[in-house]
Amino acid sequence: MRKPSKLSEVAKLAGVSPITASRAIRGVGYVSAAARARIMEAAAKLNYTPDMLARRMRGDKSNLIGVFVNNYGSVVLHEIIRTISDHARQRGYDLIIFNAERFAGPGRMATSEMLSKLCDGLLLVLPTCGDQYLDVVNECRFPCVLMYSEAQDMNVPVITVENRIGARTATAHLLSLGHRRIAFIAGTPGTGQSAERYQGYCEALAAAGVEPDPVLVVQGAFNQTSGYAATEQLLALAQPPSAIFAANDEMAFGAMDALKSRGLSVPGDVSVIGFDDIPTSSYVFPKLTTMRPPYDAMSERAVTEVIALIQGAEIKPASIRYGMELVTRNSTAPLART
Amino acid sequence: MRKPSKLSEVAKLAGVSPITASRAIRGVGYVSAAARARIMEAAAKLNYTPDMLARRMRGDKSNLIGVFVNNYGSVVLHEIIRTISDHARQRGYDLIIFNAERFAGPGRMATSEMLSKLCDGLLLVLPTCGDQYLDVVNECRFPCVLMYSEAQDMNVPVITVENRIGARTATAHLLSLGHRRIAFIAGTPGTGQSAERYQGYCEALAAAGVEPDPVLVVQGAFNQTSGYAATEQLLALAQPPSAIFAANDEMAFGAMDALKSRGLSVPGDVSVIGFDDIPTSSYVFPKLTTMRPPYDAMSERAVTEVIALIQGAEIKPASIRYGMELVTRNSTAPLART
DNA sequence: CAAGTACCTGAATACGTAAGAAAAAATCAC
DNA sequence: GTGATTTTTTCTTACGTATTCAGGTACTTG
Repeated sequence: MRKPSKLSEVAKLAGVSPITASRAIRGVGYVSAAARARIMEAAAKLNYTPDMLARRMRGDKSNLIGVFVNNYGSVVLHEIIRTISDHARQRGYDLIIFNAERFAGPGRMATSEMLSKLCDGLLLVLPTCGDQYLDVVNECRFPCVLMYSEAQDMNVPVITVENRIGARTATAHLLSLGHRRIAFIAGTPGTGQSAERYQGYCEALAAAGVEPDPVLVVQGAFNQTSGYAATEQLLALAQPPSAIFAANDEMAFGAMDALKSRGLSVPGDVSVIGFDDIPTSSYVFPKLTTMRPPYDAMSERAVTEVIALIQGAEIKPASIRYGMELVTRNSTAPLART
Repeated sequence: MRKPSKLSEVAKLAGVSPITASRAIRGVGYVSAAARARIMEAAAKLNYTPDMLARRMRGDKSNLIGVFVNNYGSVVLHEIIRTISDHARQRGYDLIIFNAERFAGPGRMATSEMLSKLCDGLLLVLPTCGDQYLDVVNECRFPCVLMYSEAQDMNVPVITVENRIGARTATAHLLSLGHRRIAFIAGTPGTGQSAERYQGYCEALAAAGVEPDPVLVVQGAFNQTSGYAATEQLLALAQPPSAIFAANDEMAFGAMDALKSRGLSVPGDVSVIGFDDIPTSSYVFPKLTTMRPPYDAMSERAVTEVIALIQGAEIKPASIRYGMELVTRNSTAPLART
């Protein structure tokens, strides 16, 4: 049980050449019944398992899809990865998840190079990511699919949500409730996701004829604490907002915390809407109104795309965008007439 | 940019042998300044990166720690993996996460064999797992650390929480609030975690002189829907409980849902306590009282242990158990006098 | 019986890297 | 100028597997 036994040992014990043993174990090609029996017995006795590394080095398939993420801290990833995992498994692939905020050399991503050596294909899930990886992805001669990114002009399929339209829907929801002073808590600067959501917010205001007020737009960083800080900033204004649109749910939680700690009621005094519909959102109090991406459908599509590429399909770079659903819960209410 | 270039190509371009190129790139051994310069230039020109797979096959270190989980769906894993990732990175290791509910052959775990080929060490995080993997782990001649498991007599270090004592504390908390009819929602059958928590529940009742009532112990499966179903079962009793101890937080959420949908108030009518303190627990309404493991300290210890093993330390199988902290929030209250 | 066909096996080679040994070249002491 | 050291480079070998090709045996068929 100490060292893993190799094919040649099995072969020697069975009295055949390694090649014959290889064929017997893989069940391909011609092997006599007698030889096969001896080989299988020897393999069982030696507790043999094939070395995937050696196989992979020969260029064989590993039936592994790599998932590359750059910020494991974000909770959205959990549902994304879970659904990817389900669909991959259904198609006979296992998942390897790789989290890297660290770079090996200047501008190089050795980690991903290494993943590509190991996996048949790669899914890059970079929801809160700028463009630091994108050039590497574009140069990548390897089955690659980008998810939840707003990157333009990519050489690989990009599967993402209609951030702009979703943000417009969210803002329109608040407008339809009578709100006019609507704040926007932006996400991490430099991310396309945040920029697109801000765009949608602006468009909705414009469509409703509401003059945008720059002081109502504050910077966040896609996490809860930044949502809290941003909201405190908003509440310090001479004319605070009656509604807050946070660019993701975690910041919306922070916003609700800040409001409550100031003794304000949600949605009585201030309405709050989020973006992403992470599982926690249906548990917070009040339950968070938010925009929900079709996680399952997107993951299924991503897995389908990457497997197609693995199987040699032509790389047809395309931006595949999914619409979002407004999930109306209890954190938004009509503007109170004062 | 198409195919990754290999060392021999770099060497040829620089006019030296592959071995010399190898040394220059790794910065070890004797290489003349002139040769080094030519080699580095060639490497840059060809966009060369070393093939980790080939290195690893030679038995070199990969600076990778594998994390093996068997149910990615569980939310606890998120915080566990996040803290592991942080500590690993601090020590210069990257993480590869592998989720496998699937077995390759009968009783064999090819996936983990494959991980061991790739990684320097393995962290097995099996909180809601029975003993199906344990024999494999015990036979494993490889740096291995088991986390969140109640497995006994293992040949590897086991890092887990004081499930029994924690459950006793949780139950004692409810008792101290005056509750006597305390229900227990068990976790997935066959898991040591669930068994130990049940034990602690029983011990606390016994210590308080409360006669245990078998109908108050119902089966769950460590997820929300099973908590919901279990609670409905409890509410159908002639004498329903005044407090519920769920063996993890997700089941506690299900319990609170079930109670609310029956028009019962938490904690006014029924107190609920959970176990694990996942992030959502401080957001639900009412905020969940629960038992919190020291995730960060445990992850740090696990990483330290596995790195020690990687560096050749003697394998000292030990059960390292961490105490849990009672986090009192708003889902538990004194028994209402009727 | 020669020739064709199905069945079975093994040798050579390649994947990309690096340790250890050894050889070649330069430097130095006397 | 001979031998001893130091610096630099190369050769051989190994990691574990599988593909291609070629070399067999035995059985059918005209």
